[in-house]
Amino acid sequence: MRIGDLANRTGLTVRTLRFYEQAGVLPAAARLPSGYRDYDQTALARLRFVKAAQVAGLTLGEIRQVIAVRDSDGPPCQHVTGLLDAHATDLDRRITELTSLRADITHLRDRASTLDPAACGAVGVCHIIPT
Amino acid sequence: MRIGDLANRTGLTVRTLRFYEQAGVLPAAARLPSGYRDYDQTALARLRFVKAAQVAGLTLGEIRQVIAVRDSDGPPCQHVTGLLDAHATDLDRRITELTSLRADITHLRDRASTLDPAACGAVGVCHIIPT
DNA sequence: GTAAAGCCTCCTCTGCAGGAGAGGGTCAAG
DNA sequence: CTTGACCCTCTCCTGCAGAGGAGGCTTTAC
Repeated sequence: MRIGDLANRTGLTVRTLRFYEQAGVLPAAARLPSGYRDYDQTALARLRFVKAAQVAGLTLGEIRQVIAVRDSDGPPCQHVTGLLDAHATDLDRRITELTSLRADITHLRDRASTLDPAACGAVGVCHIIPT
Repeated sequence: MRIGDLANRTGLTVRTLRFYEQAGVLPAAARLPSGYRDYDQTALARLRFVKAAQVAGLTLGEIRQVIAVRDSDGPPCQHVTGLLDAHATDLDRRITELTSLRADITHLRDRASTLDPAACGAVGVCHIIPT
């Protein structure tokens, strides 16, 4: 299977597939005499994993690490659970931050409707944003 | 006041101040005969606004726009409320996404503790991530 | 036989907010 | 008069996940 076929079957672009190879999440394909990449079925399975791992919030760098662990130490389950836990912690922190920011914006927006634009002095640029 | 003084008073770095000038959120300072930047009090007020606007979630590009509107059309209050509303909408969407992802990770993590690493086949790289 | 589509490598660009270093001028204290 | 701290411009680098183009082969269809 050539790279265009693989792209069609996975919904990825040809460019993305070459990028994945360079990023180390897709093993270097065999080559035809012409130099064209020649993929087999394992590439499909690998790309399904990459997609699923991305949906789970893993970066390509982390996915590459998971694959490396699998290739050297066997089942990477412990590594994966560690990554999932780290992402969960990170998500909690980010959700808290964004929620707090959302509340601040609501507050500013509510207050803005009580302010008169004509009273907006130039020194602070805009009186809606309290300096 | 020279750039190092301004950095000390604002808690920003010298590099950041030069970057802000280039980014258009801090007006180009007057220069001493030596070529050194020479800031006055208005720079402090401007940087207070920039900081406050960043805390409110505005990007430097948006802050630059707000300043441009102020300089050309007068009070940028309407522009600012528009930005705040857009950010609020964007935050709502991102919070929803992250919360959903958080739930997915929790689900994967819970399921992982019921799986046996020894049963983790190589084809899908890791059976914790369902392909 | 030729034109179009597909493939190759190599390089640059995107957005965001700065950080890092090179190479050189200026100022204050001793 | 020199040393150290401060300042200048210029250019490149960071993370993330690709997108875009240039220039040149190969394969496919008519």
